[in-house]
Amino acid sequence: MRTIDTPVWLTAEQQQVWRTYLGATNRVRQHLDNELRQFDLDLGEYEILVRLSEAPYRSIRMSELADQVGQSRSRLTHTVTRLETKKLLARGSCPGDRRGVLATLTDEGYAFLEEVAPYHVASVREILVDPVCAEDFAALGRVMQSVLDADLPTEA
Amino acid sequence: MRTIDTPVWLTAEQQQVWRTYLGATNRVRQHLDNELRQFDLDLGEYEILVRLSEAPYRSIRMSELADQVGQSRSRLTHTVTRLETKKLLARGSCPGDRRGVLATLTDEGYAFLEEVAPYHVASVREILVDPVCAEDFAALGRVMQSVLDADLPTEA
DNA sequence: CCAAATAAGTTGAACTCTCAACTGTTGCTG
DNA sequence: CAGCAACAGTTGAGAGTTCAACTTATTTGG
Repeated sequence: MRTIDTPVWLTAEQQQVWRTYLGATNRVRQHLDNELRQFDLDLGEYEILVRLSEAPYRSIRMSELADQVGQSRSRLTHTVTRLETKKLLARGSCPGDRRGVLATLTDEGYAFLEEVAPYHVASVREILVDPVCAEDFAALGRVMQSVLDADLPTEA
Repeated sequence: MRTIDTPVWLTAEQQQVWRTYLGATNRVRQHLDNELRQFDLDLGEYEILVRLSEAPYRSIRMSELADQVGQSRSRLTHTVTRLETKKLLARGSCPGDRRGVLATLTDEGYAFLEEVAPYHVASVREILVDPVCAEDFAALGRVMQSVLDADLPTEA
């Protein structure tokens, strides 16, 4: 939505930041996926395992999990099916709501995550934490929080 | 790579920033893709058109274009094939190097881009520019530039 | 307390992306 | 200048994602 006063274009500086943003976020994702590849995982799968590992009973409902990792329900269904085949997690029924499905990290999945995590954390450091000075890193946190907090005109 | 002195885990603050980063970058991408969807484009395709529109003769070599938009050559081939089918761009041969292929934005592609761009820019504003204060936005630029500049141990 | 609306999750087909193999071209090196 | 390595781009198969349709269960409201 544009009102009469909002300019159509970005300033040169804004555009510069925006392009850098595109390139850098791309690079971050590629680096992490690359490093996770030796474990036959991608970032999306890794996030699922992490969320489960932190949850009570290492279990989360499908739709709640989908929200947490920002994936569509359909995509989560497919991905969870794959991870289930690898025995990293299991599906169960959801107490109190027979529609629900509970995804649970297996012991094997937990052990696997313990193995992978240090490498992943190292990748995050390499690509995002180490290259950035402390003040700017804090600012990054604020920026990203603002993005999450913003309620968009279009979806209101 | 970890040396003896780098800690395995992130601090609570670092982890907080990291998670916020994951959620927010996800949201940004989803918002932009969502808004571009009404034009039957995704962000990757849009970027291709923009780069071409800015280049001399509205033309760029495939491999150069792949670098600019951060896509693999293979992916670019497929995407360009699709965009070519839509008549938004055309392939030509590359003067001076018979291996090369030159992608060129058609007039139709240019006109289409002119139509789409204002909506896209508005989306970028909504999701990233407007919610963030000026200083933090500048810091975001520095952060992203650092990520691009960082040379990674693993790829050295 | 029943009917309709909403919610949770899955399914399969169409589409996109990845990966490795392949063709043709250019550059290098002895 | 012959031979070989590296480069540019494409291809097709396999893997992953999206989208809309569908099933089953819960909630809502008349």
